[in-house]
Amino acid sequence: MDTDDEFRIELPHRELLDQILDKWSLSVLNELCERPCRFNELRRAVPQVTQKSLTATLRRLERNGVIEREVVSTRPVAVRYRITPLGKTLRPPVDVLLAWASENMPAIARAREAFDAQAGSD
Amino acid sequence: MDTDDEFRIELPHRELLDQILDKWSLSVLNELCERPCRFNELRRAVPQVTQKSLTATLRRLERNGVIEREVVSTRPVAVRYRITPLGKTLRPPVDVLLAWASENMPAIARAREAFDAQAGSD
DNA sequence: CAGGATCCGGCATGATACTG
DNA sequence: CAGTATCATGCCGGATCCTG
Repeated sequence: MDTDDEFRIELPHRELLDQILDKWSLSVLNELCERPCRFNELRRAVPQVTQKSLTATLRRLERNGVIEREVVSTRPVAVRYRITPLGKTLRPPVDVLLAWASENMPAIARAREAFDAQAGSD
Repeated sequence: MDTDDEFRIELPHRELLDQILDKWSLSVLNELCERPCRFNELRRAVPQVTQKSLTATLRRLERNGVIEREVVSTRPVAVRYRITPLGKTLRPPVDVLLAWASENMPAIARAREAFDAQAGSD
């Protein structure tokens, strides 16, 4: 029973996951889930991210509606990022995934060692 | 132990997610969840992936223990990939995530439109 | 059939300098 | 403080050719 008539242009979720689960998004969302943050607060919270990448990440997350950007017109200007209701709903699925990662980290580590050992003895 | 150290080397899960949730992994895992596949079967199932990327993806997934590679020494040689028990445990978390994606796709689409419209009026 | 090896282009990422 | 602009680059992914 071959149903090869199904058009499969790669999962539509793929693009979405790329936007929300990319390199720095989880760290940023993790911070913003606890409290609203300013730009440089986030930089300090995630020291490895460069300013450029952080800007890109924030823009992307904002565009997808999971975080909000609020500009406070004080003297030098202040920007506060906070998570949106939509962004909060992202937490449980991500936690499930991270739970899986934590739980299976040892098994995966073992698998890697076995694989690398076998590859090395070749 | 001081807390001022920059010991905060990004989430340990980050690297794991990169390996398992990368561009083609979900499509491949999705196929292998249904049935074991040979190399070119997978190529047909995921037409967009190149041979190189597919090889890399399979290697990576195999190294992390979520799929298995079985070489059948027939004449031209046959290789069968199948999902492992560990790989099967990955399904629920991924499904939860994809469910979230499906459920919130409309909201995200709206957020994007709003964002783009505002950006366009600049 | 199932890959390995190689070349190459694009984009993501990083470092640096500058601005409102 | 919160970015933008620019340049350099590294790596991913695609295309092509070759092998057991």
